[in-house]
Amino acid sequence: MAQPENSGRPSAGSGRAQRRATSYDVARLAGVSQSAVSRVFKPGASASAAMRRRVMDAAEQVGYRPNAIARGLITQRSNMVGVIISKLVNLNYPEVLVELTQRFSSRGIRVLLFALETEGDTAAALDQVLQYRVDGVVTAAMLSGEQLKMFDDAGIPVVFYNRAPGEPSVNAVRCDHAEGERWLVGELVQAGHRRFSIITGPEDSPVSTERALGAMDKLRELGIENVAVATGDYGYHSGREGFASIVRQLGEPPDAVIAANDMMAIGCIDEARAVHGLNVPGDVSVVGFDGVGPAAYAAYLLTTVSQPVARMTEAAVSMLLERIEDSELPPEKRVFSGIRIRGGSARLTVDR
Amino acid sequence: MAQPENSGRPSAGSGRAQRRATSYDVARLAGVSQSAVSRVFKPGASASAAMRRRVMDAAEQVGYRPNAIARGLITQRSNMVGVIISKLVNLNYPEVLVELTQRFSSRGIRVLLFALETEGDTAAALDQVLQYRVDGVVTAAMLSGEQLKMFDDAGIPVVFYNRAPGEPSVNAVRCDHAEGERWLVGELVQAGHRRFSIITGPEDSPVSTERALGAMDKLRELGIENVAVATGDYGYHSGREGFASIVRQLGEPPDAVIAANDMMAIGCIDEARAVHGLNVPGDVSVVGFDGVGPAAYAAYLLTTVSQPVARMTEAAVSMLLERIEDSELPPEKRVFSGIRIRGGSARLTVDR
DNA sequence: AGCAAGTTTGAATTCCCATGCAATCAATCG
DNA sequence: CGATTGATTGCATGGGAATTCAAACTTGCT
Repeated sequence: MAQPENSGRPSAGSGRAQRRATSYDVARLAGVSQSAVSRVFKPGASASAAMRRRVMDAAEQVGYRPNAIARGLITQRSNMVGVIISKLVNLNYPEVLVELTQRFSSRGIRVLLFALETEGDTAAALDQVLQYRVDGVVTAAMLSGEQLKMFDDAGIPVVFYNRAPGEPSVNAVRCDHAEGERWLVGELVQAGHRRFSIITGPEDSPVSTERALGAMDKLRELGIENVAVATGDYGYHSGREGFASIVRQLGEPPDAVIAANDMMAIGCIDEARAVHGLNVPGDVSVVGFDGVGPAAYAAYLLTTVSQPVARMTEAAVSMLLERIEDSELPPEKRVFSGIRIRGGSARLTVDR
Repeated sequence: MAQPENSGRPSAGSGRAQRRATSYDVARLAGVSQSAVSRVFKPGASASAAMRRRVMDAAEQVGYRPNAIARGLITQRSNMVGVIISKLVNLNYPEVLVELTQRFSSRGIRVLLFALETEGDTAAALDQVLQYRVDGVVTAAMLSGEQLKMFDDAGIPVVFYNRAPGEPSVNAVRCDHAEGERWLVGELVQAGHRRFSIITGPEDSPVSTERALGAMDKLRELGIENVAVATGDYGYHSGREGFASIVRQLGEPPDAVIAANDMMAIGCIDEARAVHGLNVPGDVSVVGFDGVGPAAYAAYLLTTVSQPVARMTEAAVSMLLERIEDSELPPEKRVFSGIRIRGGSARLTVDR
């Protein structure tokens, strides 16, 4: 295959930005109309085999690729979806983002990523999301009613990922955090734990709130009051500090610590062992939530509830794509039960 | 502010996709030309204060936002960059992706994310990257010379992140893995370790190769031969299996294990402690690489080399943006030394 | 007041592709 | 063989914003 350095346009050697070949260039080279080129590149459009071949040859020669931007303009479909995450979400769950991206990708949809510093600064990002005319949005950050309305007005479907606002009329995929916590508490109580403590996540995290409420509810149901509470930030260190704070509050170690996520549970275990010389689960039981990688490390083997990430991301992707196809679909919430993991970080009764 | 339900276009209540307001709509409403609207939304363009106000008012009324797609078509700038990662990269280093995104974002650039299943299946993804007319690319996956040429031909600058191909004429940001390994080995040898073993990463990982070679080199320099080698996949479990395999090979535990990353080092420690009843670092020293979160957990406290992610991502972003602005800039490589962390997972001499 | 110089503004054009419509062509049938 | 049907193909248009050019308008100064 010789260098096509004769084809009018110089084939810039290196670095020099040259004009990219357009469908007109290909058409001229192939001796057909521009529409023909467009049709050849549109799957399912009518074009003869001969036509197809000529166009493809010409396209190959000049390295033609349809311009997705121009196509988006005319079709009113960018084939991009916005994915909004916060730093927190990603660190706790790096695979969520990759899974979402791969699943969208395998369906011909590209992901435009928006990473919020905090849950708060959504405004600027949303403006961008709207400017880029994404076909839909998956958000793992909270949106205000007003912001939600902006998307609604623009006809852009939104799916919340583990973040369901009050309004009933939204699409959401989430893990049943409350249910998971209730199970954890039930197991702990059944195994005889009585002095409970909780390390919550950040105050403004809806997930943390749901988990804490779920645990508290179940505790109350089982007649357990006086629960020591510490507030954390989902990070390892706040798990350690949380445990220290609880011991201070109680004047002695608790029977059980319910950490709002695995990372804090791990911090908690390290603190109990390294600083307080306690045996986990002999002296104190610790449970977490999420099922992150380190939860399964031999040093921790957390008793926890794991989020079924694969199924949840798949649900989010298909929910969103359905609603892009058919904007009339009614809102839907899909709630997944967590996977119950009876690890070694908590003393549980043996029978299931 | 009353509902503008009189403004001709019905303000679709909910769900119904309506036509988004265009610059023409705003122009008509404000009684000015479309060009005026365009200018008002372009920072630094000439427009009188009065004009500006009228246009902004009208824009607000109809919820106008410039269409980034259309803008991209005419300006030949999408203001999007492609970021290519593989599943592996992201899981080891979730913050890389978020940091890149935030840094681009703060400079008005959006990130189009491409997640490769393996390092291999780049072809399809690259096609998409080119179709979307991104202004530049950061890749944490390997590209073939041919693929690189495609970007070059298209005038799209590429920055490799921790992945530098043989060709000298590429832009790259990377951590000096070899140097880091040499330091680790040096420390271990100085502290008296003699029977060494290595757990490498996947065969096809250039980073793993560089680390392994760096370590081997230094070992040889210091007169140490007969190094037991196990091949891992960067995952926790392969760290465990790696250690088991090494013990099998040697018939006894090694003095030191050099794991190609932290995750495997952690697996290695767990295996040594839990299965072989060894004391780390008393019986065996383990070192890793990367400086991931769990490396600092009290149960491990890895001796490792931490990648300066913040500086590296910043370097990648600014290198890429510079080259988008000025395509004449010569290729550049920026190599960062890792941060040396003398943790408790290895027995080291005390003096520095 | 008169004019040069600078600033705003609008009309027209451009970016690249998809698609409705009409024209053309090939194939089928009576 | 002519007419009908169906598949291809090309023409022309449109999608939304940026930008060039020239016209209109300000401003400052003599």
